[in-house]
Amino acid sequence: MTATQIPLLEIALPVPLRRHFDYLPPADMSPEQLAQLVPGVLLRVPFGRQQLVGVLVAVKSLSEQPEHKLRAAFGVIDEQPALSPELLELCSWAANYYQCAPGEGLHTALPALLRQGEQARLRGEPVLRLTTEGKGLPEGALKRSPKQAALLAALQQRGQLALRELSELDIPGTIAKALIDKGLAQKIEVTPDSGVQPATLLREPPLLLSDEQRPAFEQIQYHSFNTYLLDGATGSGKTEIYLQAIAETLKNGKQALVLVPEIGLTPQTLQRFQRRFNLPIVALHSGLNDRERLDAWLQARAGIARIIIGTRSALFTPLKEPGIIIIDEEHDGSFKQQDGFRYSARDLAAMRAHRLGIPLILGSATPSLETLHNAKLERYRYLRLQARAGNAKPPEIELLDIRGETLHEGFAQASINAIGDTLKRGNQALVFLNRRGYAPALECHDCGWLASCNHCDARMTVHNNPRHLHCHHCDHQRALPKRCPSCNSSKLQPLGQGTERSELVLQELFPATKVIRVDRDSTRNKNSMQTLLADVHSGEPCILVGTQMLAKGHHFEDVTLVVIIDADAGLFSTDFRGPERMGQLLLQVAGRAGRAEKPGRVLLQTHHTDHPLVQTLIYKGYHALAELILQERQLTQLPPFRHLALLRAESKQAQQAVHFLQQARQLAEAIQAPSPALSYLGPLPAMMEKRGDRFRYQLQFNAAQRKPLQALLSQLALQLEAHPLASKVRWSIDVDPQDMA
DNA sequence: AGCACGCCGACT
DNA sequence: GTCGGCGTGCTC
Repeated sequence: MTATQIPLLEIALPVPLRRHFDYLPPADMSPEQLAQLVPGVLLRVPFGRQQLVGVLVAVKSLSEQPEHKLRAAFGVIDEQPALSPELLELCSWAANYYQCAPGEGLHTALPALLRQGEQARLRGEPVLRLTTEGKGLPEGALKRSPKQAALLAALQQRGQLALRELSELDIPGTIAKALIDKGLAQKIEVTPDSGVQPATLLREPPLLLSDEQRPAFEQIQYHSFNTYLLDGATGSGKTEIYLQAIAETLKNGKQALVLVPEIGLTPQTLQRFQRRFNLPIVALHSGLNDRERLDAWLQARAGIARIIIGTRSALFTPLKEPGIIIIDEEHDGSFKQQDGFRYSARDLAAMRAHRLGIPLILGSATPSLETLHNAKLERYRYLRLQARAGNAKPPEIELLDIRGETLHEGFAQASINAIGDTLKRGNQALVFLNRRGYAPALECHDCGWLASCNHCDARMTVHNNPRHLHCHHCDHQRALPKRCPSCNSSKLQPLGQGTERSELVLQELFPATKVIRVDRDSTRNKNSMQTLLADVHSGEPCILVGTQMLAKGHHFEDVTLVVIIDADAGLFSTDFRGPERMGQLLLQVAGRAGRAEKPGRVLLQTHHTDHPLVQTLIYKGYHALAELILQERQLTQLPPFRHLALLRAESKQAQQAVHFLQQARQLAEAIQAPSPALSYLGPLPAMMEKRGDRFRYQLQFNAAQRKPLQALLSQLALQLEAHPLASKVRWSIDVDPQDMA
């Protein structure tokens, strides 16, 4: 225990330890400067033998630590706090709720460069302006070099041009340099100023809302917190409502934050916003480098950027004048982080919007069951769009019973015929298959041996190009054996269908047609997705084969046929969310067909035409399916009726992980005896027990209320951190897990 | 998480 | 003889 006259600094550090660290102030700091220190300020501190950047969370005079342990911080990086009280509180709350170390929670809200100790200075934009001499030049000067004259004229007309604009206008830098060398222009850095509203907010007029869109749009209130579920099929005009709600927000002088799924931030999406608005838009996508990311962050914080579009982590973008948060495709799994700080950006968005007193719009054609449940309980306002805009009929899904049928490399004859018909009419076909590679297994025809991974409990996938066996779980690769290692037979055959195989088959069946495969392997290189899709958007007849990459974020105007090769996997998945995901994915894929004036057709190959989930989805639609699954969830005591958390542990020695979880369960039961309100299950092996040479187990917590679960987990986590086995196994807590794997 | 210390195997 | 393997322990 230490009590001091001078203030002590309580600091959160980016280490996986569930506590803060106390420091003495930097030696060179005056009492006046010290008095200025506020939470959110970043400091450089000594930590063991290393130097770290930490976030000040409090200034106090009493420490739990003995005096001799306290060291002085090296110094303040910036007196201006990097994190506002709003974000500081949001992150602390989230770290607490999702059971991650406070420092790790806070540091996810900071751009990498700030975490490394860079100052948060807004970079000015390099701009070209005329000098007095340049301004004085008469019209029609510089006759001998028309390009320079054109640039001069543009500058005289517009006052200044950003270098960025020059490249957009295809003016080479040499022309600008010529003007600078002649003393007519100069390059200066200007800090963009915020708050200047252009005369016209909109670059293009908004679309006229339909009779169905209008009442939904009019329910949104902009000056108070509310969560709205905007539920509408593909093509029902959700995006137009987003755009008009954003326009309303901008009109009020506020900023809009838009979150999209990981693969949803396509140039198409971004262009739609840029075409509409005449205000600075910032996109936080994976292509940005650290500096660009920091610039975007700073522009949002300064209020220069008025619309911020990004994936999951963009939720933590600081906003000067927050006005609305929109989450598109709210059911998408990528809003939940799957490692480290396992937060749900969708759920945290509700928290952030609530604290800010602003609206949150959750949009989806296939809302998650959690969200539907909340809408039913009237925690959310339910805005429902039924029809497709522009009178396009929603595609009907036709079931194709393949029981007993001999398939041609996975394809039913009816599917092949339908693809042929589609191509003959000059249209495009899309084949959906959620398995990359050539075939999901390699089997010996004589003895039944299957190629499995040495490091995981999994079959190895056969890849054709390049030819090898590949484990999709640990990335282990090896050569394709020539003979069966078990019986030495040479009759080894690939089993099942992957995208590579389908691509080859289709190319053989339709040699005159372009077959385009889109999956993680074919889009590995930067821009390869754009290149591949350019062909599709040209409108030429072609066949698209792909995994769920195809289903998300892309629109294919000329696709009139969708064939779903294997819908059965989701039906019998071990994960209780399997059927929900299957429904969402099938509808999303189906939604790729039949846009605008071209009617679409969707064929679903299945062995289970009578399965109640399939029947419900096809003949009664997603909402009936959701209702059915919800009833089941209520009976089986699963979310959204109960709250789950997982304590996972993995280790090279199986018993160590199991033992750790057994001890954890004992500790947990000592804190909170099992009861119907809070029950324990496990330790149980994970769905794939061995993965990457580690044995994985989990302990499940199932609670009626969030509060007691959270209280238990907080206490348990602290005890586990001190447990001797904790350093021998890899363990983590997942609150509201998305995948039970 | 890093980072150092520490105690055992195959290499110049 | 040493370079380096990763077990263990600690960080205000």
